[in-house]
Amino acid sequence: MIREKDDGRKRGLYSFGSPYVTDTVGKYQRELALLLSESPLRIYKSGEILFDQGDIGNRFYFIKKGKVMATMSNQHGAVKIVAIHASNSFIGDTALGQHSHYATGVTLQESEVHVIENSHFESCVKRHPKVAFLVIESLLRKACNAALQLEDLSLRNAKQRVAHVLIELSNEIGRETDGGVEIEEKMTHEILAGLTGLARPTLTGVLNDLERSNVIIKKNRLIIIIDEKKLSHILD
DNA sequence: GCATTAATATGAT
DNA sequence: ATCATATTAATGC
Repeated sequence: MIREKDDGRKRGLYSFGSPYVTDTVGKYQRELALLLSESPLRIYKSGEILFDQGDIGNRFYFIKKGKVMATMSNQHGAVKIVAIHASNSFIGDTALGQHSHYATGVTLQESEVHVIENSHFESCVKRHPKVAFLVIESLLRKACNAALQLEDLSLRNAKQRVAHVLIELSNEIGRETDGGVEIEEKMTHEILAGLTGLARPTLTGVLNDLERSNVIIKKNRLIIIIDEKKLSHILD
């Protein structure tokens, strides 16, 4: 079986993005200001729903402060977390046009969110075409996130999924310390299980296993990666 | 190998 | 003290 490409890079380690999204604005700060100028800011309490899976979207959202997750669930109450969006990212934008939302948007904490009407977005783009690129950037992130998770869910086992999400999190919100790379957000096992599509006890078991083999250290709800090599090795 | 369920333990407020 | 979260064990697919 072919494991490496001609240039030696590993397969399956495409690394644009993570299910934890911190910022997709980048160089489009001016365009963001134009888009938000007529988009009211709303405060949502923790656990509030911005939009529901299946609803037709007439508006999308920009998270100024706080956290909003996208979840998919079935009739039996099983829940998959598609992504967690932090400050400076859009959510609900995949329903632009006449499409319905493929996920539900729920706040994880009290959040300040700009509500952007699709009609406003369209007229804004007509006046300032570059505004489209701002949103395209966000949509790209979602496309890549979906592809990465497709790979995880179809091709990887529990341990590999956990290793992968830890690598993604360390790329997105990791901080180098003397002890290793610390993931700078507290994550409950429930959230990590939701992100990896695993049952919570399974997730707990894998994390404990990784700690026993000196790959990570757990501190209340923080995770420090002390052996990045071993962690990425789990994926090959 | 992993999900589900339940029982128990630990931690946060 | 109470509620949320984490761990561990038992069982089944």
